[in-house]
Amino acid sequence: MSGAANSWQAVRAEVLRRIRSREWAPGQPIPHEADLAQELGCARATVNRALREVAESGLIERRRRAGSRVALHPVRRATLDIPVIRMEIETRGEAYDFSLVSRAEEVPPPAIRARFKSAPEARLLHVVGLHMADGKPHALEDRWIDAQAVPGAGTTDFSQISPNEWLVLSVPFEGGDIAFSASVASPAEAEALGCPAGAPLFVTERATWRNEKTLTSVRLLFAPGYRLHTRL
Amino acid sequence: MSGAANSWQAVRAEVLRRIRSREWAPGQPIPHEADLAQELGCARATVNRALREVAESGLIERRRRAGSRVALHPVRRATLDIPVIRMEIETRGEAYDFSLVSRAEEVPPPAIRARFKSAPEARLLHVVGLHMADGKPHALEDRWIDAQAVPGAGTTDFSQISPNEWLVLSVPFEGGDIAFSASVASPAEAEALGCPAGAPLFVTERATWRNEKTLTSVRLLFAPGYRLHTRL
DNA sequence: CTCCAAAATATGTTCATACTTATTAGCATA
DNA sequence: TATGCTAATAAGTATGAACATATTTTGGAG
Repeated sequence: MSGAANSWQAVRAEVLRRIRSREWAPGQPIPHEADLAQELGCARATVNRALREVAESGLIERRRRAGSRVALHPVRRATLDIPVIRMEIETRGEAYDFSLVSRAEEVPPPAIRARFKSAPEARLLHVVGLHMADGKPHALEDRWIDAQAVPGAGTTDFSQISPNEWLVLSVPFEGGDIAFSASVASPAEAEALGCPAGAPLFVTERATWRNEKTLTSVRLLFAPGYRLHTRL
Repeated sequence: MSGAANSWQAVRAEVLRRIRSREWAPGQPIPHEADLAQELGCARATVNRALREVAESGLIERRRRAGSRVALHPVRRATLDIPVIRMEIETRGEAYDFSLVSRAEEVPPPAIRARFKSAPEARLLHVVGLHMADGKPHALEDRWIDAQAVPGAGTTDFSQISPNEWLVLSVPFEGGDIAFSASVASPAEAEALGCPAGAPLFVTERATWRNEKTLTSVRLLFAPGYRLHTRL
């Protein structure tokens, strides 16, 4: 027999083995927790823990009363770590620096206004800055902040600390969304990032909210060559 | 519901509240599981479950004997769903189609050979194809497969099923890595994707392995406008 | 036969308890 | 002072039992 030990990891390993070996085929139901527990010689709670982990990875689907079944179209799930930019750079052993490009209260363009659901003439704090690694441009940060909803934002000048880091440290938030895409450098962006106009830029756009209200929205343009990497 | 005072969700919510309110400040240790259990009137296992979830989200760090502490530099963790391309398109209600561009056994370029750790003269299966949504180009797939390590790959012609889907359905794998970046369309890529040369393309590069051996390596070029989106 | 309520059932959760393991701190030794 | 052993400790895990909850099945009423 394969899974002799009765740890939940061993149960998970055995479950994965059976799925990979097609002993349990895609779309088919797998034995009930109680049966598996008896077969593998452990408690149902142990099987439950193992199956919960497998379900989180997307390989099986579980429903009360209906039981568990091997997912028909396995969705791989990857977890991305999104660190504060300064940490990301310093972890690579490079020197971090941030320079503020502009900071102003402005009436946002329609796309941003829609995201904040703010009034047509309402002003938001608009901060642009450049993150640098070893003196070279790393990422251009273009951020809008609802100063009303973020206490202290209006009185921070962001020349000593990037809004990226200040917000992470100061503003508790409940949720957010993030999108990744590709763009080409406009002349102005190329100038700031020190790359040719038309160069491919990796873009992340993020919004974070609390109490149904958007607190801040940011667009990060990464200098050419940037790669976001993870295991799965 | 998650409202029950002594549910693990309630414990998690309380823990998150204390972190957000700075009652537990970044870098500081939080009470032991046993103490929290007593204070919140639940079992230690319940607290353990809650803290494990919070730790997975990156907000606290846990170490045996040392206890748990609020993370000093909170790393946001986002989970990305990476579906089979056909499913992704059909879920949006669009018609999926795949067309094979080329399929051949070739000696791979050095970058690919390094990834497969294959011998200098060794040949790999090279498959290029185009995924389409509602008749329009969606993504260009450029894939290398170790036909020796993937049974059946050599005899599948991939004109009826994309290598993307075939591999997901047929090949059990243990792990992989994935990277996201930006690129600009070369003339050939622009031709295939029906976009102007120089257009920004979102790129994913993935490798999957089993038993320390790389099974397949793929580069997906997404047509301009593609966005990868998730909650956090 | 259709529709709705009740029973059955598999997963989900909580609990008390016991044991395991990694890590630290303190102490003794070289 | 540096090093290695040992004990203390907090998280990690396992268990059986009980109850909760969602969902399907069944069976009865109309």
